[in-house]
Amino acid sequence: MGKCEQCGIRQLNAFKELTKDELIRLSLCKSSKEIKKGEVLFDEGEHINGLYCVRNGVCKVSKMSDNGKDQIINLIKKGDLIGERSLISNESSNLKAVALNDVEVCFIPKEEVIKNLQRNPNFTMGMMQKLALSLKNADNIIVDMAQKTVKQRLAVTLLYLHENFKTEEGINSIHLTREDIANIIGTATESAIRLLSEFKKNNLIDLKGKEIFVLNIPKLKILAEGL
Amino acid sequence: MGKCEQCGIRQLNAFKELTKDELIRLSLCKSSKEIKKGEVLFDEGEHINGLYCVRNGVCKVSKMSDNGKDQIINLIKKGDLIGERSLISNESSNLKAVALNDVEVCFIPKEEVIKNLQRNPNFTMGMMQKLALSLKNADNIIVDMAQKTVKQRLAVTLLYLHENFKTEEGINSIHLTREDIANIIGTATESAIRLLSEFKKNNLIDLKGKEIFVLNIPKLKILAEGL
DNA sequence: CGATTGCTTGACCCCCATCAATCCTCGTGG
DNA sequence: CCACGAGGATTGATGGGGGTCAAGCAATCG
Repeated sequence: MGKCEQCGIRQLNAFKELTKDELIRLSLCKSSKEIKKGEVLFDEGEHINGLYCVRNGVCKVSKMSDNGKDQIINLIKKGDLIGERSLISNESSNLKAVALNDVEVCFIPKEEVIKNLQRNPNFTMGMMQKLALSLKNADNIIVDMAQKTVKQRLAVTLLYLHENFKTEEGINSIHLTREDIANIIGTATESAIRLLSEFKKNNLIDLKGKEIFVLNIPKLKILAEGL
Repeated sequence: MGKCEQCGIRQLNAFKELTKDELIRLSLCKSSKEIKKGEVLFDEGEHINGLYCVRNGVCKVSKMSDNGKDQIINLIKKGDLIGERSLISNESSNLKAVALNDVEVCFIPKEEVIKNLQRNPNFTMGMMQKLALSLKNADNIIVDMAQKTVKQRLAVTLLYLHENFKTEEGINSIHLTREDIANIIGTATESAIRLLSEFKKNNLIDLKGKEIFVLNIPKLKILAEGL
């Protein structure tokens, strides 16, 4: 089991604020976990009782709607924390997290997180800034959902994937299914598929099997923002 | 000018965690402000450099979409804080706040808030919990926007208004226009109006001028959740 | 008392959800 | 090694939801 004080991933989140002593203490109580593709890290309503830190891989974070569809709220990757919201509110989770590929996470028990929040104001401030950023992103998504067409939202999502997950193999290195993509956008799977092939016809993207290649970022941006 | 240590409104937010000394210090640096109906408390892109605490009245909090529509993200009332997100992120505001009726707010300068965050862990925890709650609410709104029909969202909104702003005069004591309601739901004004009169025909609500009376909460709930 | 702002209703039509059928692609077991 | 089954991808057809334009009405205000 690795040691937190030697783990570079903490530079990507609030744990960078911890002192060496605090990191050593963290190493003693944290646990590591491996999750295979498709497995559930935690589900809605579950008491997480701690905080997950993603070391590797990608999870989709979703919430079930009344109509039975899983709306994907977020994609989390290396360095991201998940579970802080429920931890701070002292509630069970309002979200579900599922591995899109093989994922490694560390789990830090709630008591240890709270202890650090009480002792280290810099750590607390880091966590607050993370929450504040999440809130801003959420506000942006609300506006997009409310005001943009499905086509625009697909363009936004493709640009987001391109920005965050692009490899030489395409922008879908995390193996989202068409249904996943539809559940990010908030539309029917068939609609997403139809728009993808329309985008391909217009040479905005290329499709090779399930993989997606962005060909024309500027035009996608124009599409995403207006008519 | 009132004194914070005698102000009961702090019981409604994180300021309840401040000590008497801290409250007295707060009184010395805070300022009060009155905003008339329709006036702008702050706009997108503005540097707020502090935190507002609503003493009275209601503001609509919105964000401009690329298509030029103001999507209403939140309605804030007595006891609510606004500006914390930008303060913590050290950014200019991503939101706009406009008074729906005459509003009184207190303004606390950034430096004073930061000082209290550094010194009083309980206050910090209170602020974090507020952010965490806002985030959960935002997640719920995203799911509703993505997965519910306009009709369902109107039902949700009417129930929300009933829950939070109902008086004997109806549920629209804060004088939202039809356009405002449409901008909460994320639809065209005409669509919102049409659905309101449909709801009236079905005896779910009653309309007297601009005022709205909820007649059948259970049916509205059923409508809001499914078919 | 005009004039601006908000409310309401009608007409039109496109976007998109839904249902259905087919094709493709794997992983599994015979 | 191949057959087959299951889940995913794709395309077609169809109908309704809801966006948009336009016109008329009501209310509020300087």
